[in-house]
Amino acid sequence: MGVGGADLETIGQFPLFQGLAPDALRSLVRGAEVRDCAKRTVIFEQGEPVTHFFGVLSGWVKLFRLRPDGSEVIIEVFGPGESFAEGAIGMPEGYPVSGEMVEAGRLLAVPVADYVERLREEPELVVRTFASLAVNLKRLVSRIETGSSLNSSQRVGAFLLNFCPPPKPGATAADVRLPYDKKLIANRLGMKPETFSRALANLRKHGVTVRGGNAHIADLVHLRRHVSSE
Amino acid sequence: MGVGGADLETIGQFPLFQGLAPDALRSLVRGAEVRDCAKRTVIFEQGEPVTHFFGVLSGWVKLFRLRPDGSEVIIEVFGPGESFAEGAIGMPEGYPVSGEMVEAGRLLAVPVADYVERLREEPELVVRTFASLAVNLKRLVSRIETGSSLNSSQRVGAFLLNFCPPPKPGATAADVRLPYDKKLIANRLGMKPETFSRALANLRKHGVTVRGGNAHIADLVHLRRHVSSE
DNA sequence: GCCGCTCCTTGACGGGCGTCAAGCCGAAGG
DNA sequence: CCTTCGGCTTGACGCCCGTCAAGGAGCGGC
Repeated sequence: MGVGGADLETIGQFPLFQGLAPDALRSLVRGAEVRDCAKRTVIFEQGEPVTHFFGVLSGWVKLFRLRPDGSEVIIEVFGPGESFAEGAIGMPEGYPVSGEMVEAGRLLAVPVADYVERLREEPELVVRTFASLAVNLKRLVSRIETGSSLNSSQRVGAFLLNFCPPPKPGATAADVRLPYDKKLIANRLGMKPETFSRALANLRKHGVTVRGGNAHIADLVHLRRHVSSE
Repeated sequence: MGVGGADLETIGQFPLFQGLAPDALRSLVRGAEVRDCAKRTVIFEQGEPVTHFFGVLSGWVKLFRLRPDGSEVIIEVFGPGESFAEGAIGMPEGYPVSGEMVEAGRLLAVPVADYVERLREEPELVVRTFASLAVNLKRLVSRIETGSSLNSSQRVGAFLLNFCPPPKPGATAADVRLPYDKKLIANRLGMKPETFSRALANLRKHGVTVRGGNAHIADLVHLRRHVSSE
């Protein structure tokens, strides 16, 4: 229980908590805890009662649904600075997805019971929470759109572009570090690993080269054009 | 401006407002208005500043994204008793989708500025709003899952089952009225009209018959089995 | 260094769905 | 009653992607 000072500073940078008065922030994390999680740690399982929501201090988390046949459908993957499962506040039936670490890291776990209390007292927190929910909502919408209107190589291209650190104005090329397994990326993009591999091979025609976990985009404009239509 | 008594009663039944104190409800709708909307009325457009969110008193609304090539991707369709675009509260960049009537009806339009004020004063309303957001969030999640793991005839089957009025215990068959154009259903399910048509034809093997806008499911269990695996 | 492992890539093949095109059917209107 | 029109259905065909299977490529262990 309790949160150390170094973590506290990081937490203050979260979009969810940014601009919150220091006192508010402190009272907020009083009931929260920071967890060290190894790869493959299960965070919560689909259907479990909702006790916490989370912020990612480091590492990567996947949210997924388990199909009757045992296969997983990745709904979303979250990394440092992002929060997830705030949307589960207000789901009496439990988490709609399962959550699991895909790269070891540290999580901030915020008990929802406490949090709802804070919401009563801090209207500003309500606003921030809505904003954070909105971000995740938009990601889902965008996922639905791309998933049903782009082919595999366009989806991979869009994924790479999303991961580019905000390109310096004037920069024409970029390097992207793939943050986790290609198999996971494939699933996240709604395709099989083989298809993902072929999509990458296909993107070579558009100036994308991959070695190990590092991708190089030679021409951002070219890739963007390929992604956003034909 | 202002909301009539008959509508007020309907509005009190909304999941979003259910169980709210009558006073709270009245003050809530004070700034709201009821709009009569013809088919194809544009409710808001992608990117417009967020001024209202909505409840459906009658009729049907589609939310969709416009692709660069002019095609539409249906994100969700809402009908009587449902509310939509609450999630856009907290999106300073504007609505992430466009909204349009697909069947004429009446909408409750709630100004978000007022609403955020009410949220400050009514902690109960905060909770209810979270719950309502949670419902729409789960629909998106479920859409992503089915969209990326079921084939067309399974998706159509799932759609029909979703539309069955809660089957009386013991009932083995059911009738479903298709609430809007088949073309729209097809898009909503992420497929082309031709594929939808073929999927329906395919479902005849599983006891589903369609005449005009009415579908008959001869054996609910059989259909459910077909949907949830193979 | 050699083995075994896992992850990734590449090939061959088949099926599902999109595309193009024609035909059907019910509704509206003269 | 006949015509026209739009929405729906059905057929033919091709492509994209999933499946199955066989290699690399990197890596840790002995």
